[in-house]
Amino acid sequence: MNASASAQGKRPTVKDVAEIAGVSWATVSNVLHDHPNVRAATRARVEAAIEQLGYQPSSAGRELRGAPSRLLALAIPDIESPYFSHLAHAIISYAESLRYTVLINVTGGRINRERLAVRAYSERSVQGTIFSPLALELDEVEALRGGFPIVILGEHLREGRIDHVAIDNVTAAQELTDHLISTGRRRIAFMGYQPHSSAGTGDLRLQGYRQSLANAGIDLDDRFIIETDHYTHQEGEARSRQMIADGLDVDGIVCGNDLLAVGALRQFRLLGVRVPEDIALVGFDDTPDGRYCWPSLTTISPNKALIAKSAVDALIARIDDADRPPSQIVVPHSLIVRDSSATQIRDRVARGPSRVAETG
Amino acid sequence: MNASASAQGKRPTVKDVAEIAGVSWATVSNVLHDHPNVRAATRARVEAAIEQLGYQPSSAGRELRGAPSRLLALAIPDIESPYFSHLAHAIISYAESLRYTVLINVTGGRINRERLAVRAYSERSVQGTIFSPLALELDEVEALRGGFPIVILGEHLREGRIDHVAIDNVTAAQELTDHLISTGRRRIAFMGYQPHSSAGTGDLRLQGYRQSLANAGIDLDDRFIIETDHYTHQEGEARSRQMIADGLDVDGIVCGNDLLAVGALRQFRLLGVRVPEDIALVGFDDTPDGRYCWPSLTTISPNKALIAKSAVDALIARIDDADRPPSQIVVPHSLIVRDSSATQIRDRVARGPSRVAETG
DNA sequence: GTGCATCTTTGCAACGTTACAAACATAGGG
DNA sequence: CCCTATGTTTGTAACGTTGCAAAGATGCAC
Repeated sequence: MNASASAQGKRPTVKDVAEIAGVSWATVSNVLHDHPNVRAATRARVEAAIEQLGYQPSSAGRELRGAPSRLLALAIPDIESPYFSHLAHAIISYAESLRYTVLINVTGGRINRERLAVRAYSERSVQGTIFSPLALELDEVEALRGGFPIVILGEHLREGRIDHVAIDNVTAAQELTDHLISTGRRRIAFMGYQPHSSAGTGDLRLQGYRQSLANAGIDLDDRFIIETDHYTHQEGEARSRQMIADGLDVDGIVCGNDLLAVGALRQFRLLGVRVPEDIALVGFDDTPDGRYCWPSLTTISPNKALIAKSAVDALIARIDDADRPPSQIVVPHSLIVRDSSATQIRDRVARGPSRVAETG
Repeated sequence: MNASASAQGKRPTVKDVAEIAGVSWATVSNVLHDHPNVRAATRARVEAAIEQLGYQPSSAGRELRGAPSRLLALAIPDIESPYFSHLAHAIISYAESLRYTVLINVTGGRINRERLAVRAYSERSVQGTIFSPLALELDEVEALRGGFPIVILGEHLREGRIDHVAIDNVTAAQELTDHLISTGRRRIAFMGYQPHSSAGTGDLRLQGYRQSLANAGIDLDDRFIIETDHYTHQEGEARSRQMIADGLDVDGIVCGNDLLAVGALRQFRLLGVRVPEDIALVGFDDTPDGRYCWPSLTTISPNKALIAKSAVDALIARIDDADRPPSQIVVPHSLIVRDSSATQIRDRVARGPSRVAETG
C-alpha cells in the first residue's frame, strides 16, 4: 500500500529491502524467485519490506545479468491509417498475452527511417522486429539485419530467406475482380498501381486483377490502370476526379485499399456519379469507414488477429532459433460484399479460400 | 558495413572492441564519449573495430550506470479509434524529436489495466507516463503514482495536483450548440452522456451544451440527453435508431465525438431521415471519416499537435523537477463547419477562442 | 642526460541483479 | 555429547558501462 516510503528520491534496491528485512541480498533474491529454501517467517519479513518500500526490480540489472528484455518492435509506415492502427492493436494485444511489450516505430515509409528500423533498434535491447517496409528493398533488409530477428509483413514475389506473413493478395484481388465481373461489370479499372514502392503489395493486387480479367476474356485497357503515390483518401479523391475528367468509361473500380475507395466515393458523389449504379467500387482491408460510409464498401477483410498472431509467433520462434528455416505464412482473408458493388441493396459475406503454408 | 562479423552468437561489448583495437576498455569508452584525450590514430583504430564488430552500446549497462532511459509511456484506452491513433502519432513524433522513445500501453478503459499503467510501468524503467484515463478516478491516480511522473490527458472539473492537458471542452460544446442554434435549430439533443465514466469529458461537453441552450433561452427536454456507454460507430447507430423509434422530435444533435455522429449518419440514411435537412449533426475530434463521409461532418478540431507537444513538454518538465507546481494546460481548438449542419452545401472554417494557461 | 609538463592511456570501482557454492544453523540418531 | 543429514542463509563473482584518479608515454628545455 505504502508506495511513497522511499520519498527520499532514490529508487529502492535489493540492498535496501535486505536491510529493512534484516537479511542479505541473496535471501531477497531467493524470495523474489520463489526458491524453496526460504523459511516461511523470513519470506514474510522480506515480502513486508518489499511492500513497505514499494520495491520494483530494475529491468536494467536483470537484463545485464542475461535475462531477455521481452521487448519487441513493430516498424510500420504510419499509425494513423485504420489498417495499421488495427494491426498494431492486434499485435500489441497478442504479444502482451505472451508477456512481451511492443515498441512502435513509425517510419513514415521513408527509406532512412526504415533502415534504422532494421539496424539500430537493437540499441534499446529490442529482441526482434516485425517490419512492414514500404521503400526498403528486401535485399537490403537482409543485408542490414545481420542476424537480427526480423519478420516482414507483406507478401513478396521472390522466395527469400526472411520470415514473411501476409494474405494472398493476388487471389484476393482476383476474387474482388471476379465479383465485379459476376455482377455484370466489364469496364473495370484498377486504382493503386505503385511503381515507386518496393513493398509489392500494389503489384500483387494488380496481378490478381489482371488475372481475373484474363480468365474472363476481357481485354485490358492500359488507361484503366491508375497509378497512386499513397493509399490515402486524398489520392482516392484526386485520381477519381481525374478519371472522370479524362472521360474514362468505367463501370467498376478495384481500389488498392479502402481509403482510396472512400475518397473516390466522396468524389463521385460530388460529381453526380452514382455508386453502385454507374460505377461499382471495391476496396481492401475492411476498415470501419468502409463499413460505415454510404453506400457501404465491398472489401477484402484480412484476418488481422491471425496476421498478428502469426507474426509474433514467427518472430519469437526466430529469436529462439536463429537457424530455423524461414517461414512464409499466408493468412486467410474473406470477401465481404456490401452495397458499393450491389445492384440491389444487400449485405452478405462470402468466405474466400485460405491456406497456411510453411516452407523451408 | 560488415555487421555480421559477430556471427558467433554473442553480442559484442566494449571488451571485444578493445581487444580488436588493441586498447583498454576505458579508451573505447573515451572514444564513444568524444573525450578530447584520445590520439587521432587510436580513435581511428577503435572506430574501425566498432564498425567491424557492429558494436552497439548496451542500454542496460548504461542505465545501470545511471543514464536516463529516455523512455516515456503513453497509456490510452485504445489505439484503433482515429482520435487516439492520431494523438499517438503526434506524441511519438514530437517525443522522438527530443530523442525520447514512447511505449504505448493500451488499457481498453479497464480499471485494472489503468491502475497498472499508473503504477507498474516503472518496471521497464519508463521515466514517466502520459495517461488518458477512462475509468480510474483522479484521486486514485494521485494515490497510486507515488511520485511517479504522470501527465493526464483530459480536462477535469476539480483543480488537482496533477499536470493536465486538454482542450476547453465546455466552450467547444457551447460553440457547436451555438452554431446549431444560429442556423435555426431549436430542438437539439446531446448524444454522449457518460455517467459510468470517470474521465468527465462527456460531462464537460454536456455542460457546454446546457449552457448554450440556457443562453439562448431554450428549455431543455431531459429526454434529449442520450446516454452512451462508448463513443463508437455502433453506439451512434444504436442510439439514433432508438431516438427515431421513441419518436423524439429533434432537429439537431450534438454528438460526443465523430464516431457517434458517423454512426448516426448511417442510421438516419437507412431510416430515410435527411441530414442536414431534417436533422443537423455535429461531432467532436475532426477525424478523417467525418471529413470524408456524406454529408461531411461539422466538428470541433482540437489542435492535436499542440496537445502532443504540451503533454510531452509537461511530462519532461515533471521528470526534471518533481516539485514544480502542477500545470493545467488548455490547448486551442477550432469549430469546423461542414455540410452536416448546413442548410445549403458549403464548407467554411471558423476559428474558436483559445488560451493557454498555467496555474500553480 | 635529467627533470618537468603535457598528452594519452589504463586500472579500479560501482551501478542492481542473480547463480553458484560455500557457510551456517538446527535437529535427530547414534 | 558428537556427528551427520537436512534445511536456511550468505559471500562472491559476473553481466556491460562509465567516471575518476593514477599511471604511463612523449616531447621539450635546460
